[in-house]
Amino acid sequence: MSSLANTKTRILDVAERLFGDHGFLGTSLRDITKEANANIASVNYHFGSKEALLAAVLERRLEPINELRLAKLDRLESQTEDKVLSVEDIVRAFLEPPFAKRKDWGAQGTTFFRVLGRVHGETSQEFRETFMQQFDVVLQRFFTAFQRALPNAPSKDLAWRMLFMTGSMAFTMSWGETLKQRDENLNRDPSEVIELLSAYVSAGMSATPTSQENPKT
Amino acid sequence: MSSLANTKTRILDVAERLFGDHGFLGTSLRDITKEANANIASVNYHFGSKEALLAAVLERRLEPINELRLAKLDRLESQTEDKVLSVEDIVRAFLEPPFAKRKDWGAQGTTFFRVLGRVHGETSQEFRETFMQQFDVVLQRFFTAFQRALPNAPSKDLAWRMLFMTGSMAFTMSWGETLKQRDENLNRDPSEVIELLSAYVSAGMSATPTSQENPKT
DNA sequence: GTCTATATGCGGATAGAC
DNA sequence: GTCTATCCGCATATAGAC
Repeated sequence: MSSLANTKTRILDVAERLFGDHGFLGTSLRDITKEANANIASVNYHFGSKEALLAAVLERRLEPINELRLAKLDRLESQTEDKVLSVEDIVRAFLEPPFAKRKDWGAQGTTFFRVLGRVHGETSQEFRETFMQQFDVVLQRFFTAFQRALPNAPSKDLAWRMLFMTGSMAFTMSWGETLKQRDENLNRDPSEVIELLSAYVSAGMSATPTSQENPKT
Repeated sequence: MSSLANTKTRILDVAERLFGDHGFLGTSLRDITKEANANIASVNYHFGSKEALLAAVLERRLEPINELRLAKLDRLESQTEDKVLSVEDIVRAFLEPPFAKRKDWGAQGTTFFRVLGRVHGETSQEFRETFMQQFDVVLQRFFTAFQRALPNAPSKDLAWRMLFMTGSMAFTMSWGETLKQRDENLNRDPSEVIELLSAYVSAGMSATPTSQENPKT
């Protein structure tokens, strides 16, 4: 439990929850330290600043997710001779890790994805630059895998489709919980949702290219 | 130009831009009134509160977008006998209006969509409830249209796919501009993007259902 | 409708004792 | 590592003159 962990971890846990519920700017260090039973000065002692605390909250969860994505892709590619995978395998290697980790992490995991959905709106341009660098390696690896799987799709199509894929996933993770309460049809088990999402994204990624072009430009 | 319009409109324009650039909580009324050449007290005089100002910013753009969506759907349905449309027609009726309006509105329009992407993270639960009610009629009409076009897809599949569709669109509109600067492949004209997005979403919406079920449950 | 002045409170960060 | 006390600035909102 949170209350038994050390101060640094308690701050991380509480910050994650409050950032998820009220946003980064909507949460004060006083709110966080009060709930974490920590002193107001401890955030600066342990993390340096409020923004650095947010970075720590993000990194703690994103690192294992991206590691798992790359591990799955490595494993799939090692099982083939030419590294040509099916679109659905690639899509699942990208989409399943966040869902799997969220399940591992329980309620804290659910909150984390609401934090993620808010990064764009509430942080400085420099912060977002640093933040996105965490994804550069992952996106590059998956881009290459998609290029091999869809040799007839122009690079620009693939790049945009990866953005659409990320959007479907991110929106699902940040709005999904909120919207479940408004629509009976959305009230499903997470294991069903990942199936629905994988089917949708795989079909979208495999759509007929909008134009013909050498994919290796 | 903004500088020639009346105070109320100038405040709306500046608020839209600053909310888009720095977020709702990251923008102060002082920032807004300073740039709009208006007095700090004028926001409360014209709108009542900061949150009411945000609501006005959102409504000014969302109303014509949703009106256009419904008009396109009406028009398509009036051209058929049984109101059964193609998936791509429905998808385009949903996706094209925001892109078309953004084009009409120029730079102000581009900013607006960044505001939209931030609503979830920076407002109260009650505010979001009211906000989402603006979409209830639209989503219900499009849901019915998709049910007719895809009679074999279970209702739960369609509801989630509409969420995925909205996610692809919302993510594209809020992150697209930022990411264009980081990846050459993403640097495309908006008219190309809507084509790429429509193709992707249409394929996703038409994906093979994950299970068989009576769609009219 | 627009202005100045002000009420009132919360924000992040830090100094320095323990 | 943790605490108290405090610095200093900015926030929204409003009262009341013009």
